[in-house]
Amino acid sequence: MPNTIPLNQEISLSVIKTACSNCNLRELCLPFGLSLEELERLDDLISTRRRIKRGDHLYRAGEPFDAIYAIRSGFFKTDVLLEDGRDQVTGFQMAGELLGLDGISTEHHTCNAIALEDSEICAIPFSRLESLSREIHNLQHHFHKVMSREIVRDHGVMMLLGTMRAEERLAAFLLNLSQRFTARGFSHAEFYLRMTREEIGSYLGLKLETVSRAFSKFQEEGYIAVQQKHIRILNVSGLKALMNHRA
Amino acid sequence: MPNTIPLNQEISLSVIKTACSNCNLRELCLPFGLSLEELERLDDLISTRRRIKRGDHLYRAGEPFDAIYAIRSGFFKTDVLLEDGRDQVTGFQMAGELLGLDGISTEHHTCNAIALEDSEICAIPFSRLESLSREIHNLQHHFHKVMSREIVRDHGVMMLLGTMRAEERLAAFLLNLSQRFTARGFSHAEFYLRMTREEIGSYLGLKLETVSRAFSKFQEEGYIAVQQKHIRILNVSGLKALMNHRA
DNA sequence: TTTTCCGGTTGACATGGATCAAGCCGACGC
DNA sequence: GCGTCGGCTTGATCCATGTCAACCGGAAAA
Repeated sequence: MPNTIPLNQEISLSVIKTACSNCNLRELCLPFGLSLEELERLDDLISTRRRIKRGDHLYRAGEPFDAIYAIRSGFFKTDVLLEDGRDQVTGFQMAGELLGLDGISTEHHTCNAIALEDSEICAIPFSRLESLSREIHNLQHHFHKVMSREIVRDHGVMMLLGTMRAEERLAAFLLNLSQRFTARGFSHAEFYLRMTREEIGSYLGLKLETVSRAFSKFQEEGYIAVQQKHIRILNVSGLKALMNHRA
Repeated sequence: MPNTIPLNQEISLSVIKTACSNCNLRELCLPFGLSLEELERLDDLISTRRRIKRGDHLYRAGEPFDAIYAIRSGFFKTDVLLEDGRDQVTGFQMAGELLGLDGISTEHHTCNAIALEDSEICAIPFSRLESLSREIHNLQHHFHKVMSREIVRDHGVMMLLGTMRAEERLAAFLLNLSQRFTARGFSHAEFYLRMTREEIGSYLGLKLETVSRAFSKFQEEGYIAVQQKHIRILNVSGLKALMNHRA
């Protein structure tokens, strides 16, 4: 299991009580750049840690918003539904990333967040986060950066959906996953996909058959080895070249 | 000229000095929900008003970020460029909307902002906005809402690019423009497009010919009347129906 | 062990939109 | 007034991806 976050083995009171200050994701997640003392104040704010089983919703579109969620372990997707039944996966989120930022705008969630494997999240009451970030400049600034990063990420997806062809999209997707796994200390070259071909397709604006064919093509070309959801990347620069090739 | 923001005729010192407190966009823009006193503090923060001529850049991808911009009058597009020359319009912005939020994340702008007509913007130094929003809760909260709204908007575009067909995309685009013009007190049924068919196409992930054909089709069906960039919407529900029709 | 089912792969064919190409129209310079 | 040019429209053809369908294989249920 190359990409399962190793949970703390020694379950002690202190582990349960303190949230951020000894979380191994603190360099990726909201606490980034905070001092020890600031970190402890953030700890107080994390009201709940909650387990979400694979397939369960963390929240649904339309529900009132009052907290954002940090993923402590596991893997999620977010999707948006149209009345006519069409849906679009808007993102895949992994440990250290935040969920629920879309809800701030209307005070209701605007998408569904669904666990793709058994996961654990930290709920961060939003009004308390706002109060605390009025006091801790670093927290305020970092939170703004996280929101902005989400906007930039979305622009990347728009670029992908608007101008790239099928194989470029899948290559970009794999490279992005690889890079995010690397940032979490996992192999950049070998990982398990948590989502189905259909979910990948929905995210990339493609049908599952097209995704499947692109995987096969990449394998033929020797860029990757695919075995169901187990992916090994054999030729990173090959994938990268594929993306920039087309004029 | 149905959609030109009427500028204050009496150019007086006070008009030049005070920015937000007598701006007719204050209900749309950043000052939303602030008290008179808070508004005056926000005024102090607006360092510059600047005119941008049609075709000029407000900022370019890669430039250091230090301010966000509120559009006082005019019309902009933002776009992202890939190394291989492909580009994607990521949005069209009109009076009362904010530009530059993408730059917070890396402290560099990640897209280009270009005026599509002679425009006027208010520069809001970001670090000062952060300070002030530590003091004015309403400002902090509203700013968070604005960022979140941008994320939600981007999800809408992803939906559009990922699951809709050409005519649905254009219908969604026209209805969105119409709704935004309405919010600014203009006719919801009649407006001038500030962008070319090519720019619309780039935004919608289509080629300009496809956009043009879709316009013609809508006209044939009696949904709209098109005359170059002058659009009249004749049948709103027809356009709406077009969007939800397909399973 | 056998059956069922779900996710995935692969093939044959259909089609929406891209591409290529010609021509139109209004704005602008000469 | 005339030529040029950019933005737009329209037609003919092409092709990437969608659609439909068959089949496979592993996992869970029987």
